[in-house]
Parts: sequence; C-alpha cells; structure tokens
Amino acid sequence: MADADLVELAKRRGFFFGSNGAYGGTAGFYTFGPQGAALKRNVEDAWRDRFTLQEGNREIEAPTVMPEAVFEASGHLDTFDDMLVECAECGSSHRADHLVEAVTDIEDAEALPGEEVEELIADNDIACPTCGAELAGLDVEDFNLMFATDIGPGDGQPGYLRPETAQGIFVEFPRLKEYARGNLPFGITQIGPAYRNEISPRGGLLRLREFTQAELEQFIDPEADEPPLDRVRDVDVRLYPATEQQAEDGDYLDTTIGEAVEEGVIGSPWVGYYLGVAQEWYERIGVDTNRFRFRQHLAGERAHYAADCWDAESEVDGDWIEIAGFAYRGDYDLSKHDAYGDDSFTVFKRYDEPKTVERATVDPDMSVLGPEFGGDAAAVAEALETLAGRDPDAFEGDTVTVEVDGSGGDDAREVAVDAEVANFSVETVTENGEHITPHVVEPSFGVGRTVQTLLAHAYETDEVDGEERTYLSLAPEVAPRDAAVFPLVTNDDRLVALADRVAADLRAAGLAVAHDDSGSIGRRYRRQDEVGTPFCVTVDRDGIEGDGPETVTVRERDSAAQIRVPVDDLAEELAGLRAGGSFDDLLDRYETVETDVETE
RNA sequence: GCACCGUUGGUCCAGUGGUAGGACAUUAGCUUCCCAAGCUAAUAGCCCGGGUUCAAUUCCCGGACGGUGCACCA
Repeated sequence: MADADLVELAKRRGFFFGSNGAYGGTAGFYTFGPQGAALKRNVEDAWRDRFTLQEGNREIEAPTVMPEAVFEASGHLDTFDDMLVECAECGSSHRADHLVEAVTDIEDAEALPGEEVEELIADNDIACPTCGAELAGLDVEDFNLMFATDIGPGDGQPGYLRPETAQGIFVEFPRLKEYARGNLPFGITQIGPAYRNEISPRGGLLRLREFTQAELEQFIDPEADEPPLDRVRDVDVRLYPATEQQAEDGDYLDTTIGEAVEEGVIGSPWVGYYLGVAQEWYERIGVDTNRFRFRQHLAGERAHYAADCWDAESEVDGDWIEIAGFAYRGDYDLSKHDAYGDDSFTVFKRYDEPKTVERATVDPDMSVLGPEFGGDAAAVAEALETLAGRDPDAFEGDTVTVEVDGSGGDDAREVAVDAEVANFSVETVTENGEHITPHVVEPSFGVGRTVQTLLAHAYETDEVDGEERTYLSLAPEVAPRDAAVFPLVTNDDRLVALADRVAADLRAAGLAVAHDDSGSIGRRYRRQDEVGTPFCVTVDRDGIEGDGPETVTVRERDSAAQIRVPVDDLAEELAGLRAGGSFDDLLDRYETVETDVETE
C-alpha cells in the first residue's frame, strides 16, 4: 500500500483532510469528512461498547480547558516543558537539558531553571552537536507542549487545553468514587479531544495538535483487586518485550496473555488483562493482526507517571506507530492531586474484621500550655502528639521533653512539660478500615491513529472482470455506511420507486444507508467499494416480476458475490451482518445470483 | 525549529513573462438488466503577501501548507 494513494483516497472520498485550507491550512489539524467522521464515530462506539459497557464501567465528559493548578499537580507543567537552545551558527535546535546531562553528572537537568542551564552550558563549553559551534551565551527557551489560554476576561486565570483526557477523570475522583459508592475496583472512561502544541506535526493523522483519545482509568486496590484474567487467558498476542528490543537478535514473543502474565513478561496482571481485551477488540474492528504487536517501553522512554508501560503498535506504510498505551500509573496521579488539591483522593477500605488497636494519644491542657509558651503553644502540643505516636514510654516520667522550633526565627529548643499537662493516655480504639490511595491502570487509545490503521490495513486492490479496483475491506461494524441501495437501471420507474422505498425502510430500521442512481451499476459499486461499504443492495426486474415476494440482490464487497434476498428480510439480515454475522451463512440460506463476475 | 524539494479544476498531472490544457471524477440528457462502457453538453483551477516588469500562474524575496532527512515528541 502506498501511503500517497491512501491520502489521495481519503481526500477525494471524504475521510480526512488538512483543516482550514481556504486560509492556507493549519499544520497539525485535520477535519474528518463525512466518511471519516462516520468511521471514527463507529470506532468510538465499538470502543465504548467494549471498554465501557462490557466492562461495567462508567463514561464521563470533562471540560477540555483546565486551570493551571491541575497541571502543576499532574506534572505536565514541568515535564511537558522542553528547554530548547538554538545554535546561532547552523540554526539547529537541541534539548538544552539533554546536552547538559550528557557532559555533567546531572541526571534531571529538566528540573533546573533555564538560567542555570544556560550557565552550565557556558561553564562546560558545550558545543552544538550538529556543527560544533559554541553554545555559550545563547538563550535557553522554554517550549511547553500545552496550549495556554486565559480563563475569564482580562488577565484571567491561566489555563491549558488538556494534553490528555485522563486529568479530567483524576481531578473529579473525589466525586466519582461517590458514584461508585466507595467500592474498588471501578473504571471511568472518557472519549474526547486532547491537545498538544507539537513542535513539528507530521504524517497525516499520526501526530496532530488536536486529537481524540479514548481512555479508561481503572481504579484498583493494589493489595486486593485482581483482574478477571480468565476471560483473556487464552488470547494470542505478539509481544515485543524490552529485553528483546535491546538484544542483538531480538525477536517477537508469540504467546498467550495467561502465559505472559504467569512468566512475568507482563509485570502487572491488570495491564495483561487489558492487553488481552485490546487484542480482541482490535481484531474485532479489523486491525490486521500480522501488522500489530504490543511493545514494552524501555526504561528511558516511560512517561513521568508510568511504572510499567506497553504500547499497542500497528504497522502503517512500513512504520510502526503507537495506537494505544497501557500504563500502570500506580498512585502517582491521585497522590499528587491529594497533595495539591483540596479534596481527599482516597477511598475508605473496610477491614474484613474491625481491628482493635491501642493508640497512644495526648490531650494537652492548652489552658496551661498557652500562658506558658505563648505563640509556641500549638507547636508544643503538636510535638507532644508526634512523640506519643513514636515513643509512648517518654510519658512515663514526671515531665516530658520535646523539641520545638521557636517562633520568631529562634533556634530549636527543648522544652519540658508536666506529664500531667500532656494528658497522655493509651486508648483502645476500633478501626473499621483505612484510607488508601487507589492505583490506576490506564489503557489509553488514540482514536485517529486507530482510524488511520484501519484504513491502511483495509486498503486493497484487486481485479474485477479484468478492471483494477480499489476497495476498503472495513469491518461492517465500523464501515461508514452499512449498505448502499441502487435501482439496477433508471429507465424503469418501478425499480427506482422500490429502491427509494427499500432505502427508506432500511434507514427506518436504524441502518446507515447510501442511495445512488447515477451512472452505470458498475460505477456505483466501485464508489461504494472505495469507501468500504460492505453490502450493496440492487433492485432489479427479476426481483419484482413473477408471483413470489419482492426480492433484491445483495452484493458482498470483497468477493463481489451476490445473493437474492426478500425485501422483507433485508433489514434484519443486514443488521445481523453489521453485528458480526457471516455472509457465508447467507450464501447457504439464499439463492446465489450468477453474475459472471470474477475477482482475483 | 533547521535543511532540501514541492504547491496548477474535486483528484492526479502537463505547461507558459501576455491569466491555461489533459486524464479521471462530478452534474444534466440520451443509452443501459449486474461491476469505473458509449455519445452529447456543462461546472470547475494557477497557495498567500511583497518585489521586478507595460504585463507575474511563470522570475526574485518572505510566509503558509505538504513531503523527506535531522531534531523533538507520543
């Protein structure tokens, strides 16, 4: 498949094209045309069915603009911020932090302020890797991959377009856990746009500035929850583990999900489970499994939040592209929002049996501490409390000594407090459970890249009756149209009228149907072939003459084989085919139409 | 961001210092009982800005967009 051919077809037939052409175009933005939008929506519906409905998860829809504080917490403000230095000699741009890391012991230069990196470049005489010119004295510029905006009028409140849909789920966790009635595990999904101000958008739909993600955040109790691995234990997968990627003669590991998890190739059973679910889903929507693999991230390429990560990759035009990521994010996101935000990002985990524990507490008599220590009284009380938890024996004497930082910048000092004033006691309390921070498993899908993959994998050419033909072998579930309806010829009003009626009936039955009576029948078949319409319904005279019920012919796209089906059965049969039914079954049940057409 | 190359009807291309031509597609009509058939007609284009010139789609400069490589990034 030549990529240029697919791009040409995509433009000509209305799958996708660069946006804003009338104004010169805008790099990184694509508009889905009528066919592409339908295909994309069907992919989203199939994803929703599998990852939301079949898993018993819940879908939400969060805003695309979020305030700066969210991204301070999530880490995107720092880690999506690249430090670039542009060589004055040759004009090439380089990651300033990477240059510094290469020649110093500093491991995380990204965290340093820009001025400091500039100094380090000068102090270490760092030269341009491209041309060798000195880089000292040049500005280090921040380039943040997030789109910035203002919320509200004037200077407003700084905000950003979300770089991933996930944060919209994480920030609402305190409420979402209520909807799950506090029970782990539960999963929240979201399908929607995300934005990254890419330095250099490339490759059609592959790297866009606005793109659609379908994400599932699976919240689990890492101690207790296990995935229903049996459901996908026997699913065959092609894995490309990190060890194989780094080996000289590294090879794929063809195995099953069950084995891969048992042998520890896939570290997390949860990640393994979703790899299995994804494998089945990709097959269902028409990804060519011979051009598909799961690749483990190398240690160095993992995102800032990911503990272990696998990508789903498809081969498109000779390149492997990432179409989904499966990350074990641990408690990174919820902990950060718990620390930065106001609400509690934990769930209460009830013990099987309430626990009775002895807890050392103090109840300091503030009417004594207040007059005695003035402004330091609160600090003294807090120190007593800490000490009680750490060393209850300290309260056995007449006085207790604790260390407090003096107010007004005084040095730390030791103070003695009457044990009686501290009011130390050991209480017996019943604990029914504890607050835990759930861990997150995140399958995150790129919808546009999936669409691109489906088109690339479905693009076929063959010969029909000696004429070359291009067609898209899209799965009926995702094809933009379910069927097309034609009168075989237009010089017979009966055929035209019945075709109109059949099309209307099929639409009323919920099918997406094209109607076309322009040009020869062969031309109309080819039009539908090119947009991947799986079935063409043709009304001919044989179907309306004679005594029996009205019939029409149904042509299957890939084989061009035809059967004759009663009009009354048509909607039901087409719906069955869309739901995954096999055309071969219909070939058995209905009369085959001889067409003399040969495909090869 | 850098370098090189490119940008002409819907699509793919040809061409020119005096504003353009083909193929396919599309539309209408004729024809037509199963795979891009035929006939007739019609619609439709020089990426944007500036410069040189009597005149620029063509030459020059800049920009936008696209492709490739580098860099960067999911």
